[in-house]
Amino acid sequence: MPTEEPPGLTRDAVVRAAMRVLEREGVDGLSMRKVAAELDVKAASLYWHVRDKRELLDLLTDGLMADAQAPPRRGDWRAQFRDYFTAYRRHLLGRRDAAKVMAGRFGLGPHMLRFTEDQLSRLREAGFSDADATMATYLLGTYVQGFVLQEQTPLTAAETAGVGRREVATAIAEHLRALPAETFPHLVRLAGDLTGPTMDERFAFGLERILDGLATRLP
Amino acid sequence: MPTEEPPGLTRDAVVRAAMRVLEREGVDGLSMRKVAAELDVKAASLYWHVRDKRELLDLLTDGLMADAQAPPRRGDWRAQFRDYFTAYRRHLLGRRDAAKVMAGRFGLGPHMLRFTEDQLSRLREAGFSDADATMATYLLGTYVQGFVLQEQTPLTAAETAGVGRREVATAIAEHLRALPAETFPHLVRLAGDLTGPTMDERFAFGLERILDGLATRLP
DNA sequence: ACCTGAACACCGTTCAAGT
DNA sequence: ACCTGAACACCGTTCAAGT
Repeated sequence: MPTEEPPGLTRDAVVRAAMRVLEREGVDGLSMRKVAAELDVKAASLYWHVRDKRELLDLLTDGLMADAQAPPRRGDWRAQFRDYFTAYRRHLLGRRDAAKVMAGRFGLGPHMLRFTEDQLSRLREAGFSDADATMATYLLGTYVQGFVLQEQTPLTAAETAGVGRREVATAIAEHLRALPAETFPHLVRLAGDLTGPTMDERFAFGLERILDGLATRLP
Repeated sequence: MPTEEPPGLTRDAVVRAAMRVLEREGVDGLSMRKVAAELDVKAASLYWHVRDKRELLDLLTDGLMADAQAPPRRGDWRAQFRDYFTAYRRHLLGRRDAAKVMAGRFGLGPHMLRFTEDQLSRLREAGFSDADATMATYLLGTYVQGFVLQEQTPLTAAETAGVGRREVATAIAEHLRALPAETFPHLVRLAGDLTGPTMDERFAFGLERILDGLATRLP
């Protein structure tokens, strides 16, 4: 059921249609032809509003950030950034293949800029130098995007086929335990520790380490 | 000039052909048909040796790690891990689109396992707990992969068209400085700091922060 | 100014058929 | 056991032509 736009196509309508196709079919199913169909239009028409698919994905990247919310400014900087990036991860997890779409795209769209501005303001307020504040936003952004990219990609073909993450993890643990103990003593012994932690726990561990590391840069 | 294999195709020969195509054409140019052509064979033949393209990419991921070298065990744990992941980044940067191929793939191939085993051994030796050692390998691996993914992806269409990274960065700085200062005071003021640092500097900053963070977990 | 028809040069994958 | 021919159902993009 295509959503009709009053006059004809607009750049914005194309992006919103792309977001609907993404949610329905995933990145791999996101084609110019399907976006066009979503708007009751032929694929060639899109090229009047958008240079090519890459540009559409750039716009989509920013569109995915449109309704992201920065958490309230309460508590010390550390609590704030814990909340901030935990919410960012949740936001990305909430839209299908978001990390894969955004992967390696530098955020220069208005919504992403709004976020970066807000982060910089909080980091400066916390006492970080100009140079460190800019480095910190890059580091934290890279971490969350990289992490969610791993998280949103199925571990194995089995997971794609619908097997639950927990089951896949136990299968991997079995696999590790079955390795030759002479060459892989740690993998065999730590199979449980390697596959046990949830993604929430892994994310929290990494985030806390980065915050610890940033803390050392404060006077 | 296809490299001939004595009997016929082998799984391994397919993977090595894929690596050559990857180096020559990049991920976007890596098709089953081209890999087949590289071996003087038709695309359908590949499916006898490999389930589908996804499996080929899984094998390719591990193949990309085949000649990665772990640096010597000299100095304290911190110096070792600095070397380790600096070398890992360089390794990935050395093969075209490596991070994009590996993105979100869990490393379960033999070469990747060899690396993880070595890391775990060093982390345990340094005094980290079993649980922290496994978390640390995941964190560091995620960081480097995520970082290089950003690094290997062109910032803008201009960069794809051949404009140098430095020039693109200055263009972005201009763009940021031209933003409305009322809504984006920090982006305007810190435009230079945001776009100035090299990728080497950014990587080192993040790595040091993570190592700082890990250090807090030692007794 | 904006959209379409038709084409070009590709894809991944399947499967009956060959050797 | 291994490879091919031929087809199916797709792609992104271009461009002359229509309105």
